[in-house]
Amino acid sequence: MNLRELAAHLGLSQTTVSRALNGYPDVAEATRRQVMDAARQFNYRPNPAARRLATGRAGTVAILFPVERNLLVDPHFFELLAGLADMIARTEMELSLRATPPDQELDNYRRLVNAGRVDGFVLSSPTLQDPRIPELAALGAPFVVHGRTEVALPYAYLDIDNEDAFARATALLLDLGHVDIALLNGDPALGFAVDRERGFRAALAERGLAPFEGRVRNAPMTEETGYRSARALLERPERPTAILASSVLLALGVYRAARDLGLAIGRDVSVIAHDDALPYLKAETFDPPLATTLSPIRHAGYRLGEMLIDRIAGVDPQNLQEILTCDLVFRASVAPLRGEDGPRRGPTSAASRSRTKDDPRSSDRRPAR
Amino acid sequence: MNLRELAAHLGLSQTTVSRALNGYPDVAEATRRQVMDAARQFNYRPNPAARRLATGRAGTVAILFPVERNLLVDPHFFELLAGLADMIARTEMELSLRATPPDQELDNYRRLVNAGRVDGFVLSSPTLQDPRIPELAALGAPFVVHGRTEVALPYAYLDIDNEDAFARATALLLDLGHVDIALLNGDPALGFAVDRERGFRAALAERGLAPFEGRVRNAPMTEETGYRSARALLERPERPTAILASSVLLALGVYRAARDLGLAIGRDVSVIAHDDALPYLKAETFDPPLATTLSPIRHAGYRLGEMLIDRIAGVDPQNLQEILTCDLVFRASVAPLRGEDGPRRGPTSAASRSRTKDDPRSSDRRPAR
DNA sequence: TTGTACGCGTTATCAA
DNA sequence: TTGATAACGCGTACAA
Repeated sequence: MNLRELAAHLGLSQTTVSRALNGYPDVAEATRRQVMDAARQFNYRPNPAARRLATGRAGTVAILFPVERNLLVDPHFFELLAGLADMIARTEMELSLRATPPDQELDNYRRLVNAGRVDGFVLSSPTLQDPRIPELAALGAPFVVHGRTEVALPYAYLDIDNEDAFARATALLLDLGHVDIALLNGDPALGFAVDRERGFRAALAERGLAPFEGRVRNAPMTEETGYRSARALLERPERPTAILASSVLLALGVYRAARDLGLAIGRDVSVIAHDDALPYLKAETFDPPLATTLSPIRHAGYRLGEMLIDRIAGVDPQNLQEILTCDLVFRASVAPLRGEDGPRRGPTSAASRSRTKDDPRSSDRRPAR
Repeated sequence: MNLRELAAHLGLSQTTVSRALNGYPDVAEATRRQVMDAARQFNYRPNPAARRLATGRAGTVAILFPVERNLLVDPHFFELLAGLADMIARTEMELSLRATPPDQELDNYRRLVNAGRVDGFVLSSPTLQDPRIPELAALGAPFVVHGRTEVALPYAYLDIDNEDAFARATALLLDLGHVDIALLNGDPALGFAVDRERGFRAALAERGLAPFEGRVRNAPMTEETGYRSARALLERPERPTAILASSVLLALGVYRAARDLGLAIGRDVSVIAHDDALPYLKAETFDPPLATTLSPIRHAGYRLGEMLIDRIAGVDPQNLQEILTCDLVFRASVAPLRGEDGPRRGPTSAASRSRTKDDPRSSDRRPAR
């Protein structure tokens, strides 16, 4: 069923039917009702290709992600994608997923815009001076950013308050008596990593403190790097008593390193991580449960879809800037600093989780390796 | 730059230019060369909307995934998606990602096909009698399946030899003396779970054995369910001495459960898992390193893209059926069954990884809880 | 081997 | 308030 057939059936011209369907003002209310009813009845859907040809709009939003062969694609990216796809599916738009070699990324944006194949983009994981932002702005293409950068342009973004979240997490640890706190952060080229470090340092500075030597580490956010970093930090006698991690995967590595070294999470070293709520790896099922700064990334994807559609509809980017506050979720991976009498250095049995119940195992401690 | 302008520039008709570009035979070689050169020079790209309108082909392949609010989307799905997107990006096609409420999934396939909006689909995670397969076959829409089902239709698929992989893994455990082996499997409605269980049982049957009571467990493949299942299995005195897990995430939960119970992976309980090679969670970095049946799922996504394009081009589905053999990767999570003299039941220190070096810790054993 | 002419289904312009 | 008509850019019978 196409427009011509629908118009013929109604005894109207295509023009009128088209206008009725698209909400133009200059059409009689009675006519509109007729048209709408018939369209619904025949389950009429405008042909997107024809519409695209006629309007020049693509009816498509895209998200590009750089891939190198066998290279890591951040699982957070996909979780964002799930929310975005969910949102876009509720509209008439399509979501086009495009992989690109990293060195051709800007080119691809340009091409897609110039060819009119895409109406708007979602940018994720912006770097501090992300070249995509001025590029797309210059091209006049609508876009929304997941995160913020230092680019001095009025662009639409959705971000979490990373600085505040990590400042609050740090303050919590300080309140519990911790002083030597480490930060396992992501790639320092990424905006969120900078913000988190800033929050971390700010909270320390507020009490006249600063990070100890070598306590801030940047690396890709995988279990493996979390392990390596934590291991390097914790195996020395003058180890930090608390660790902030930028992702739950990093924290997973921290837990493994602690076990390796016979340290009990919570008792010997407190851990707080940022939690993007990956559905298959939950902080609350860690052992012990992992304290987090929480902000579900899938919801961010959903909201970014809404914002992008607004942006495409012409909403001013200044009015599309949102910062979400993270919840700080306290769990057993965090505990007060143990007193001077406690074994500040001596690693203890890894089987410490039962200590709260019936088996303190204070006699179970062994000397460090 | 469009076709008309290009033709005008060359002093040719649009028809000739179009035919030259699209590889029609009836065009002079000299003309073709001219046209090709000019097209390259002006960086001419046919307008996809116009082409779609003229040909009826959409130039788009799609992958649908069911989402319910806050529901788990399998991380393996996304890893497959990464490979698929990578492949499709090398073609002129687009990849459309579509979220759908589970109860409208079939409807969505129908609509997309009937409206001519999609040229082909990749189906992932097929159930045993997957209704999508007969539906799409009836619609005449090209599709390829990641996995196999029991549907009696000649459809294109790419699968791994799950039965063989789990039979070999089981056989390895049997060779090492294990008899009481458990299987932590995925949703039993999914084909791969059935195949794996079949392989598991076959290998046992070959030695006149069968799984012990309650040793086969089905559940979603998350860390949490892996933990629960393993915990239930391992906390009883008559526990299995080896566990097969259908995913690395499940194995992660198994490791946690073992630690909880003071059991050493490898020594007290051997573990093998299937590894789809999620880049951010590597079996080789487990502690101890996790033995696996390995088959990178991203590569499967890539290959499925190639196959789908062939299928759309008209290749017979019978000629698009591939089964990949998994590698069996031996690592320290697997060890021979300990002799009768060993503490078959008594849990031991979790800090067992150093036992191979300088500290056997044979005196370190504690009674079970 | 090349060109003419039309159709794909829609929206936009203009006149009625 | 409605309708005829012309794009949009391409592919393809059919004619030359």
